[in-house]
Amino acid sequence: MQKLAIVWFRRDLRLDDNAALYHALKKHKAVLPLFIFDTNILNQLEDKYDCRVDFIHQQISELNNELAEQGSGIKVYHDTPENTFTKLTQEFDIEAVYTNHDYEPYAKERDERISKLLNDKGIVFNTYKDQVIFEKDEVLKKDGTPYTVYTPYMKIWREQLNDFFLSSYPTEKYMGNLYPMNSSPILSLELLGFKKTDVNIPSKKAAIDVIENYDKTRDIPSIKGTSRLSVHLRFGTISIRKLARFALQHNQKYVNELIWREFYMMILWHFPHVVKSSFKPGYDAVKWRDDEEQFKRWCEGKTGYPIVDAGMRELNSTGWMHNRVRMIVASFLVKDLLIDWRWGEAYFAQKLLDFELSSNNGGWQWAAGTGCDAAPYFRVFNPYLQTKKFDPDLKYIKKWVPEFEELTYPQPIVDHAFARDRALKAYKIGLNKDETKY
DNA sequence: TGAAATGTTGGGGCG
DNA sequence: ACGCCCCAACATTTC
Repeated sequence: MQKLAIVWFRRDLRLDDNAALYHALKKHKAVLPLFIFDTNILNQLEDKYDCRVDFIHQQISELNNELAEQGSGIKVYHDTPENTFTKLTQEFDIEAVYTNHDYEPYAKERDERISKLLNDKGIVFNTYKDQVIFEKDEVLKKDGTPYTVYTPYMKIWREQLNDFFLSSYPTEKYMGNLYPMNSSPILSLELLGFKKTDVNIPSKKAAIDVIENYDKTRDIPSIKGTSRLSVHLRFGTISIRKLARFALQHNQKYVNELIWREFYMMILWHFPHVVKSSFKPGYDAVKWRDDEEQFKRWCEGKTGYPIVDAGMRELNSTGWMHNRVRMIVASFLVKDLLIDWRWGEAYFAQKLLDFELSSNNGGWQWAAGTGCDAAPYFRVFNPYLQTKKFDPDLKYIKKWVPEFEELTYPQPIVDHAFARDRALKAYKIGLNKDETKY
């Protein structure tokens, strides 16, 4: 049997500056790239038009083409990771498996299982940090415990930063060690049980110009003032080290956003309970109204609040929403409609191309006031003031809700002043801060 | 990475 | 010229 090492791609879908790929290529003479369309995950997806699956499929196909230029390719499976590795160990004499760290609860557990499966067969499972500059336990308080407040975390993150953490892995030097394969197309999307979507993949080149002015343009949803690199960071189609180097030279506000990303990943690792419940336990006592009809109207962008509806419609038709508007619609769902933040989180998870568990959860808990270092519960966005500040000429609203001034446009689903008052009361009661009881 | 309520200040109208 | 009131503009506090 052919001796080889495997590089298992997951959310690092690039050849350039890839830690696991670099270490494998440097040490082994025959390195086989692998991707698994994990049926544990795919079988849970009900909609067969899934922009994320489409995106991943396109990127794997692209990787396969790039590898073909090196006389190799990527081996693609549609199965569980367990079955895949069992089959691979029967087909090849595997010396080692290389992969990059993945910090989500499912991934953590999956990698433990695969590590054990491989170790039982005498195969080493080597894993590396790749998708962050500092991972889960590299930025800690002096007493060794994780930060739960962003600002001190950010300061230490910056203090600890040096060229060592920012330098790229020169994979291109060792491409000769790829396992030789005849080029062939990867499994089709249809064979995976999915359909082609009109997924819009943001340009990485366009981000370069945006980042330079990010601090000035980021809050205006009618212009392309944000980098739109989130999906590339999510699936590793861009290197965080290269991006951080660029950002550090051009825009500190943008660097802070990259640090927020790592902050939330670190939080998810250390406090996995946030997936199911509030970071601050007390907030689970807030009594949500959970009106299904109103939730549906929020989802569809029919609340009668133009800025909220514009955001939801942008999300529904493009799989993306401007960050400022994400905060506005989140505040509206949680505070004005008093609907459980998890409902909104789940809806975003289903719709966003750039969906990232840690950031999505962190963002929603922030908006709901339930998270670590979150907005205080009494901070309620006023949709009209937000519009005045960030979409004064209504350009964004007109793009997504052109009928907003017509009779066909719905009346506001709830009066904001009334809703604000109701939210403050509900939070107070939930948090036992109701002074009327004395 | 709020907004509303409340407090303070100071210019101008006016008796 | 003076005091009084009004109220915008800004600051602070509160939710």
